[in-house]
Amino acid sequence: MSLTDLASVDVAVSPVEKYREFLATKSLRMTRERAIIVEEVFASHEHFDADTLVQRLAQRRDSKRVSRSTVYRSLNLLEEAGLVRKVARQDDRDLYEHDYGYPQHDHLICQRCGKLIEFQRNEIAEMLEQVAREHGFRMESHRLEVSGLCNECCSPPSNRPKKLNLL
Amino acid sequence: MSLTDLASVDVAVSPVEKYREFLATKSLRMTRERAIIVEEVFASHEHFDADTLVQRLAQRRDSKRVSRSTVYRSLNLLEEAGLVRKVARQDDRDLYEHDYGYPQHDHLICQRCGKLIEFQRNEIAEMLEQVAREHGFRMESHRLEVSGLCNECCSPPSNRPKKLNLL
DNA sequence: CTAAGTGCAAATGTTTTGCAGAATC
DNA sequence: GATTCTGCAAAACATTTGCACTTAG
Repeated sequence: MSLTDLASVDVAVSPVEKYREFLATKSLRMTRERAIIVEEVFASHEHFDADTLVQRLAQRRDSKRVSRSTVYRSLNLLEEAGLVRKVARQDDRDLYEHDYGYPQHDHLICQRCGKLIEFQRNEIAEMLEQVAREHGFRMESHRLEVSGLCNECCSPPSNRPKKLNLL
Repeated sequence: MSLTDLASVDVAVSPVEKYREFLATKSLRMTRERAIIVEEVFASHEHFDADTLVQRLAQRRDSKRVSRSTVYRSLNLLEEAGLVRKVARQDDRDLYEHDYGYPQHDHLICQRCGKLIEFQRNEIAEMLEQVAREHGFRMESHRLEVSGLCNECCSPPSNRPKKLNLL
């Protein structure tokens, strides 16, 4: 009876639907802006931050532009709704990822190039459940960030000066 | 040959000494301010943030006051030196803890009262080592935050309205 | 002496917020 | 039609930084 064995999970309702339901329970409204934002957020599985999302939204040829404030407000709502979650902090910005229709997992984070590598180890959550139990703690969630150097960033010992990733 | 089995570790050199060594390797200087700061940081095992430290320093009857800028600058140095590390983020501030003379551990963080409970599970680091190996990733460190409700904050089901912790 | 450190005040950069007009239910 | 939203500009806030003066080595 494992929770999830595959890379993606079949979802009963679409993110938009789930969002609508959540909003309803809070007597909040499904506006054009909110719809556009969920859609854009779930258009790609990449990790993203608020600013990236703003830019992606700006490139859409939708009817209207969505303001930065609304993006921030929506991210908070989406997080509350359980559709999205903060993965980590990078360069002082919060990084988000899908938390719906996607199995529980954690990340290896490359300190040099910033790449995020996902991995899954059910034993971790199990172990944490036990730790929590021992402390009379009701676990809601966990965040595990493993920092270090990814394959590409630590392999070239000093062959040729690695191509810079700056410009 | 386990790394650490006890709640605290015997340390060869004092934090101040280790700091001095670190500074030396970087051609940096041990100033009065830096000395006061390490001392204050290691005067208590509590978790702390920059502001708390500034206040603690302000209460010392030392010769001179240490400026907020210097505290921030020093925290970064102490982190580089491996004396201190960021544990988590709370209310938009970075939380620090000792990373020297203290065994590897992780935290349960109460979402309501903010309490941090430390725990240790060597299996976690071992498991992560293996995951890293599988991905050709060179692990440097990890941060694991488990959020939820601590014993006190989740026990009173609704007996009496829990005393608020706000004022 | 010279390079490095400090305090101050101002800057930074992300995220939040007050408000007036716009839109949903 | 009332309540909730949005966009804008301004605010908030933790942290960083430029600069002139001090100080360690």
